[in-house]
Parts: sequence; C-alpha cells; structure tokens
Amino acid sequence: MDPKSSHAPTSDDDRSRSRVATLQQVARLARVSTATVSRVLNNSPRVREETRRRVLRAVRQLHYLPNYHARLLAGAKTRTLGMIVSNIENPFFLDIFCATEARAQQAGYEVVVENTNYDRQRLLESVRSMLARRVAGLAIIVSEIDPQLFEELSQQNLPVVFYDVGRPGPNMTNIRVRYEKGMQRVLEYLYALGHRRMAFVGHHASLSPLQERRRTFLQMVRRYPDVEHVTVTQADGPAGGRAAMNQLLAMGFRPTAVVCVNDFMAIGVLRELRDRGIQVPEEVSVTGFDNIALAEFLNPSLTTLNIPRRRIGHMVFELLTAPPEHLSMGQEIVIEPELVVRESTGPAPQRAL
Amino acid sequence: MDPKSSHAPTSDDDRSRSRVATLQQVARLARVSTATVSRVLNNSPRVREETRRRVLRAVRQLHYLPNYHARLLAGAKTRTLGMIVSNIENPFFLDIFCATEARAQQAGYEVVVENTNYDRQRLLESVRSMLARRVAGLAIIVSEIDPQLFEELSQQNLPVVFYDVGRPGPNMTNIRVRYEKGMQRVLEYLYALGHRRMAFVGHHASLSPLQERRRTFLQMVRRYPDVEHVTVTQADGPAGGRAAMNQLLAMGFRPTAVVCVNDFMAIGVLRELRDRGIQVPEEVSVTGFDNIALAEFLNPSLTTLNIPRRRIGHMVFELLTAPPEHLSMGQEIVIEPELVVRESTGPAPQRAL
DNA sequence: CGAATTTTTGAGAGCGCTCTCACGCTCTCG
DNA sequence: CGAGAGCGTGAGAGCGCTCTCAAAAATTCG
Repeated sequence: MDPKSSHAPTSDDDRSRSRVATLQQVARLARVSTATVSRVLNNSPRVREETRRRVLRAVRQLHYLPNYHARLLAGAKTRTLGMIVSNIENPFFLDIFCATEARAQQAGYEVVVENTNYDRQRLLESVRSMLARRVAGLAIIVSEIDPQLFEELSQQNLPVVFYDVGRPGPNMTNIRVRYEKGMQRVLEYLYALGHRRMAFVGHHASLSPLQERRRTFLQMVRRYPDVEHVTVTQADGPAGGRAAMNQLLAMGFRPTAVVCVNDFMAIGVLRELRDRGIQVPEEVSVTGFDNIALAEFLNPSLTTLNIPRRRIGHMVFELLTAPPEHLSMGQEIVIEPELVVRESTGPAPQRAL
Repeated sequence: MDPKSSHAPTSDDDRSRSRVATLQQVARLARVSTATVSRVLNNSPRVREETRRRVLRAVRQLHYLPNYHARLLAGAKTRTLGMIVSNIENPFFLDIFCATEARAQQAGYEVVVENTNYDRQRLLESVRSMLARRVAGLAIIVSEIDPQLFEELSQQNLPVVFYDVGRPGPNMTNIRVRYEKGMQRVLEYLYALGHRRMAFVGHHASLSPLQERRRTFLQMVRRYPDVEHVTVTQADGPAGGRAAMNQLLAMGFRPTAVVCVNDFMAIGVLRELRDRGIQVPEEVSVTGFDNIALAEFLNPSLTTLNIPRRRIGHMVFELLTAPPEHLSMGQEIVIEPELVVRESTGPAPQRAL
C-alpha cells in the first residue's frame, strides 16, 4: 500500500512495523522489564500480584501472542514431537497418530505429522524438516527406509521410535510386529478350513519391508506343498485392492482365499468380488491385517489380525518423552498380532468353480 | 552428566555444548563468515563455486542442519500453513487436509494440522498455537466456532480461510456449502420415491453449525406435511451412527428412510440395519453427506451428496498463499452439493411393517 | 529503628540465523 | 594507467524471547 514503507527504523513509533506485538512492547506498556513480562507469561510465582495484573492487562490490550520461534531459540524446551507416516489416509497410520496425539495433548505436548506417501526421498526430507524444527522426539512409522537415515539420526541426540523398519540403537527404539507370526496364523486358519488356492494382495513391491511381507507369505505358504498361490501388487488403499482383485481374476487364477497385506486394501477386494457376484465367504474367503475400526463395519465384516494401534500410539508417546537414561541403550518392543475371525472367511467351497 | 557443566563460555572448544552444529561452527570450519554460509544454504548465486564447495563440505562434515526457529526469527518468510479440523478421523476432513497438503508440498510449503475433536476450547488453543507459530496462513475447517475467534483473528494480518462457520472479512475467506440445497435435494429425491417416514441422524447437537443442519432437515421436511420425522444425535463416526440407528429403533420409530448428517455416520447406520436383518434399500433407504471415497466401497454403496473435497483443499491452499491484495476484502465461495445416487436408496416399501 | 533477610524487579547477554552495508578484489574501458 | 563497475565476502546489527545475576524494594526481627 504505502509506497515508501522503507526499512528505516521507525524509532519510538514502531506500531506500524510488524503487525503483532512483541514482548518488548508489552513491557513498555506495563512499565516493567521484559524479564518480568516473561515471568508472568511463564507463570513464575515470583511476581507481585499487582504487577502480574498490570502485565496481563497490557497483554490483552495489545493482543499479544508470544512468538514460538523466539521462545524456543531463547532456550525454552520444545514440547513438540514429530511423527512421520507412510500414508495417513490408511487408518492404520491415522490411528497410531491419533493415539499418540491424544496422549501428547493431555501432557501438554503437540505432535506434527508428515506424510511420505511411501516415498523414500520425502522420508528423508521429512526427517530433515523435523530435525530442523528441533522436535523433542521423532516417531518414524513408515514402510520405506533408507540406510542413510540411521546414520543421520544416530548423530543427533534425539529420542527416535521406529515402527517395524528400525533397529534398536542409542536413543532408538524399534516397535516390531511379528508379521510372520500373524501370517502363519492366517495360513493355518485358512488351511484348516480347506483352502488350497490362495492369493496374496500387497502393495509397493519396491519397498523392502513390504517386499518382506510378500516374502513371508510365500515362505509360509510353501509349508503347505498342496497349496497353489499367486501374489499381486497394487497401490495401497481400497482402489488398489479392487485393482488387485481384478488383476488376479484377469490372470485366470481363481483363489478360494485372498490374503491382503492390510485391511485398507481388503476393502477394495471385497468390493470387487461383490461386483462380480462372487460370494464372500461362500466362494472366496478374504483376510486383512491391522484390524482397523472399519473392519467390523464392512459387509461382510472382515477377518483380520489385530495390531493394537492404540497401545502402540501410547507407547510411542511414552518412549519419546521418557527421561533419556531410560532408553539410552535402545530396545525393541515386539508385538504379536492376534487373529480376529469375522464374517469374511469360511470353509473353502466343496468343488472348484 | 558433568556436574560442573557451567554456563561459562567454553570459548574455542564448544563442541561439548549443544549436540548440533551451528552456522557459526560451519563458518569457522570453512574459514568464511556466517553470511557466506547463509548465502550458500539459501542458494544465493553470488558465491564463488570454490567457496560454495568448501562450505558444503563443512556442512556435511559437521552434520549441520539449520535451526528452523532461528531462521524464521531472523526474518525468513514462513512456508508453513496451519489447518485446524474438527475430527481428522472423519475422512471428510482428512481428504481436505490431504488435498491441501499435496498442493502445499508441491509448492514447497508445509502444513501442520491440529485436531479439535469438536471442542471449542481446543479450537481456541489451536488457533493461538498457530498464531504463535506465525504460520503464513490458517485454515479453520471446523464445525464448532467461537465469536471471540473472529475478533482475535481479525486483529492479525493473516490470511484465514473458514469452512462453513466463518464470515468474510478482511483477509478472511469463507467457503460455504449450501447445505440446505443438498438437504432439499435429498428430501425431494426420497419423497419422490414414496418415503413418508424419515429420520435424521446427526451429531453434536450443542454446536450451532451442526444444530443448523438438523434444523435444515426439519425445515425442509416440514414442506411435506405428510412426512413423519424424528431426529437423533450421537457422536460422529461409525460407532455413533450405529448407536443412533439403535436408538431410533428403540424409540419405536420405524423410518423408511434415514438421512445421515455425513457418510461417516451412515457407515454405522448401515451396519446396525444389517445386524437386525433389515434390508437396505428394500426396507429402509439410507443417505449420507460428503461422498467420501469409502461410500462407493460400502455394501450397499451409499447414496450421498458430493462435496468436492479435493477442490476445496486446493482452493484452501490457493487462498492462503495468494498475494494479499487479492483477498484483502474477503469473499465467500459457495459450493453446491450434488446428489450421487447409489445402492442404499430405493423406493419406499409398499406397506409399513 | 537499623540490619538482615526475603521478595520482586531490571539490565543485558545470548539463542542461531538473515540481511544490509561496505569493503576489497578483479575486470573493463576510455 | 586510472576510474568505474561488478562480483564475492565479512562485519555486525538485529529478530523476540529466556535466563542469570545483581540491584532495588519490601519484609522481618533483634
């Protein structure tokens, strides 16, 4: 607006400069020092009641709001945690985030999330951004991973929690889900029901942890020499699941059981089967993984493996905020998935179609 | 650890102090001034190639990462946007966030979200926290609202976008969905199908914008004097929807159509009906609002009103980052929901049960 | 009532960075 | 060959806050 709004110091009258008030201005208005204002804002008890009131009045009058960055820079301790997830649209990740957030909120912390979309590059960027923010702790709940990451992270003196992809180290905790155990349970269960033609629906084959899951499926299924099997891979999510089921059928493979890498994809598998008039579970059984809240609302409701996301979320918070000596040596927390049987699975059909 | 780690300047040897390197240290190692390091880090072209390399080597050697807070404090412009939502677990909000985030990411911005859980107090806290962070723009996508908010916000010279609950003003844009238009369409549609006993499933009766929706339903339905109707209220989400349907039936009211305030709740309504063996849409029709991605994956798939969340998300980004003169006067963007007919609705049953 | 405490307050030094100036250096050109 | 133009660089002043240290004010007590 003002063409001659120069950068010259406006001396006394600096109202016009920055739109927001500073501690300095509050102090001036309240006729006290900045130290005193700071004390009031931080609830230091060593302030006379009358002074406190005077300061608070000035704060209100100027619509003062402390500058978070200045505060941190000046030495206040952060109460911000960072969390990086692969796909926040997948309820699995979202639930963990929400659980951590709830705990954090309660304890006066904040948590900022970033989404990588299963992109290694973005993971690196996100980590750097979190470090630049000087978060008090960082949770890395992703499926992609980069060896470089460990190096960068171990340099920092920062509590880090990994999910699945990490390895314990100084200040680093890893939460590991015994995926193979879960897979084994599913396969045993399906085999016992008579299934001998199985498909695995996965996503993002290029990422090693996800690759791993596919491998686990293959490994486990080979224990049953009489089981035919096939694996397909699509994008994470219902649409990907649907595409996967489509692809499977297009290949001419007609499984009696479809094992999905997670519930989110299973939603799409279920949908595609219904579209084609294939009955679940009468003709095809479907399983997921995670036990997202939605699983029991689906029609048919989904047989899956439970992963205690709420517990994990809380654990993440505990680990990130624990006094450093508690976790300086690094540890690994192991979680066993439990089979939750619902409507989407049943005995294999008597005769092949 | 070191009991005598005093605050005395450690002169040359300050490696032991802060764990992370500073610009200063990088400058020292590279034998240049801090200004030059800053120039290199900010890709200023006016640096000799050799100097740049020397600096970058020092950066790598020290594992240097700029301190975001110091950077901002020193005058760099923020590339962080804030978004506050009522319930991030509701795909409606999540989709808007993701759409905004995607655009932001692309343009080199970040967006930090906060979740209020429909809590007025938390909304206020979140807004303050965002202001303290000095975000470049703030999107308030919530259903609760506080008159005090407008005052606080209009004080700041900050682009703000409201969804539904705002009113245009200086630097403030409001995105308004013509809810009543949507409701009208649904009711016309259902009426034409012969429905004469309808229920409305809402949530959070205490919040005026949500109250408003219930009121809109009542208002619209009264245009049809021969339609019996009832409204119930539960928590947002599938579980709430289920409880609502349960409550409805427990009241002895047997609707032929259930109009849900959003898709998220409709999921639960569908589930409860199926549990009770009530056929959808043969015996009861169900509608949602929002057209979340899941709607078409449900069984039966959900008739709903589309709200272009992706478009809204992009719009939010545009509005928050537009040059100030473009929106200094405030505007209101109006969105018309469109009916999307799927499987969950059909003609009213011939005779009452 | 003055000394000894205790409580309340202020001055000022940073925190780690950006940015403005001004300076030195290398070129160009009259 | 000297003046002027550019480029590359360094010095240093903040940004808005917290915190230490010491001084000032209030309170207590012999």
